[in-house]
Amino acid sequence: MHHRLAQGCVVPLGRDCLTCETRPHSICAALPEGDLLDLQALSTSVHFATREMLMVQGQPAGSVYTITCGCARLYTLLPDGRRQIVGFALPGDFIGLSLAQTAGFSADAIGPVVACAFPRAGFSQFVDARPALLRRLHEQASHELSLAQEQLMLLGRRNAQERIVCFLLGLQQRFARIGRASVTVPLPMGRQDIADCLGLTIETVSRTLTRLSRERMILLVPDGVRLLNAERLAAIAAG
Amino acid sequence: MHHRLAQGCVVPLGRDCLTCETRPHSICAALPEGDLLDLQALSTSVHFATREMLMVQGQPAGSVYTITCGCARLYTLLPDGRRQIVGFALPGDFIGLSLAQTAGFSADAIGPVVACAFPRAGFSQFVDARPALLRRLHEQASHELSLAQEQLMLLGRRNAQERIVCFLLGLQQRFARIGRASVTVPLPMGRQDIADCLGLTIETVSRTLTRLSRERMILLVPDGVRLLNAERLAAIAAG
DNA sequence: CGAAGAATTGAGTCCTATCAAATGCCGTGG
DNA sequence: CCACGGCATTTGATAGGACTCAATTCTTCG
Repeated sequence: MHHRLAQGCVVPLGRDCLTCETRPHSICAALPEGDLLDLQALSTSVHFATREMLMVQGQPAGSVYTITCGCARLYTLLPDGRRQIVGFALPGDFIGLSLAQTAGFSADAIGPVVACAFPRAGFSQFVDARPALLRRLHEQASHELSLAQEQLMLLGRRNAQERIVCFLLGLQQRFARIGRASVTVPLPMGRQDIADCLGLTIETVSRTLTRLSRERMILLVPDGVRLLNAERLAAIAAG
Repeated sequence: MHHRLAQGCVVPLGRDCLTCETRPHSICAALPEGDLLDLQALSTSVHFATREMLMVQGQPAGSVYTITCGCARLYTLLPDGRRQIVGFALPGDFIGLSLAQTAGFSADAIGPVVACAFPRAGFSQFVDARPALLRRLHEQASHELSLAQEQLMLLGRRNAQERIVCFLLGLQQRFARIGRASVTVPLPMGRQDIADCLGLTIETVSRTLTRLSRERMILLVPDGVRLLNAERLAAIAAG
């Protein structure tokens, strides 16, 4: 376990909230133009290298982030090393919704990540002065809560095949919502990450994917999956 | 599956937010006295009989609730009948944090329940005019989110014994926070409910409880458990 | 007291984990 | 260019924990 505890490298080049491509998918969509510029003044653009930590469970969170590019994994660890990935953050996703001082989970970069960073304290104050943004944060948190509850059903009551299929369809939907709709779903994370997200082992993930592949429901492609039989997949996910 | 779809029976007797015993543990604690009275004007006290539904997954939620007395179970169902309990609501707990029009889960009363009901629309407006309350709701939602993430770890990475022990210790803590601290933890829910919360079967729950009992870590009492060996239990829960 | 539901206990099976090995992938350097 | 090393992934064989099915015991309550 080797944290690179760096804070990423600040890259303040040509950022402009007004023309930001991820804005419509982010919490910033809740802000009028004027406030947007105020928020921009608070923000810095940061790059994270692969495996670099965005935040560490239990430690004070200096910043909150909106992911701009790449994919981060959010996870919790047990003292004995067991890991549960509680989510993957894609472009547009906000990390640090709770605004709590100490982070409830760890987060690191799966590959190179670019994010919009806000100092937590300053952002919190900013929010307090803008109920509309707070409302948006709350809606976002509520949405995450409902996703987490779906995940509880997945982990508590679904078998390996269902978990994998739900995972793939869920990812597809998320990519669709940020304008990357496709039958080919990118899998920026490794098999072990998928396993730790779905409460399985890497072997079971691999076997299940190859079985789905043999049965012509999916096609495994480099760093992704093509969904071949949407109907059957949806039927499996429905339960 | 027989919903009693009734809305509970309204009992407007002698309610008074100012002297409300659950107020310090509820979201109402965020309100100054004046607002509290305004909120009281919105609220009605309702009783729910055992098994009566507070809300139904996917249906418009007419009201949001603060539980005053008793225990409700929140759950989601799969079309084939598999059930996952996503939480138990104890006195002071708020149901409907998301303020969304349609409920993300179903909720029903485990035993007789008394709740403070607010019409959803009116409550939502009320909140919009009071950022401090919104902030409280958001903190509450963030807290629930972090609990849900702990539960993900529990369901994804812990074995049956650990799940049971975490469940018992978690319940104990919750009772403690509402002024009912004790080594004897009430279990208002049945074994099947515990199973559906922990992603186990009723048989596994029963067997695990009796094993813990045989090993003198707990003592099974009617409608509850006495925690005998807090140290060993904590060690198991820590992982 | 007796019936109905809840909980416990028992026996056997299955799904997923575990342990182990082989294969594939990719960047590096000879 | 190709061989090599390291890592990720796949595949195989076996074991184990929780599930399933079934029966018994315990509670509750009319």
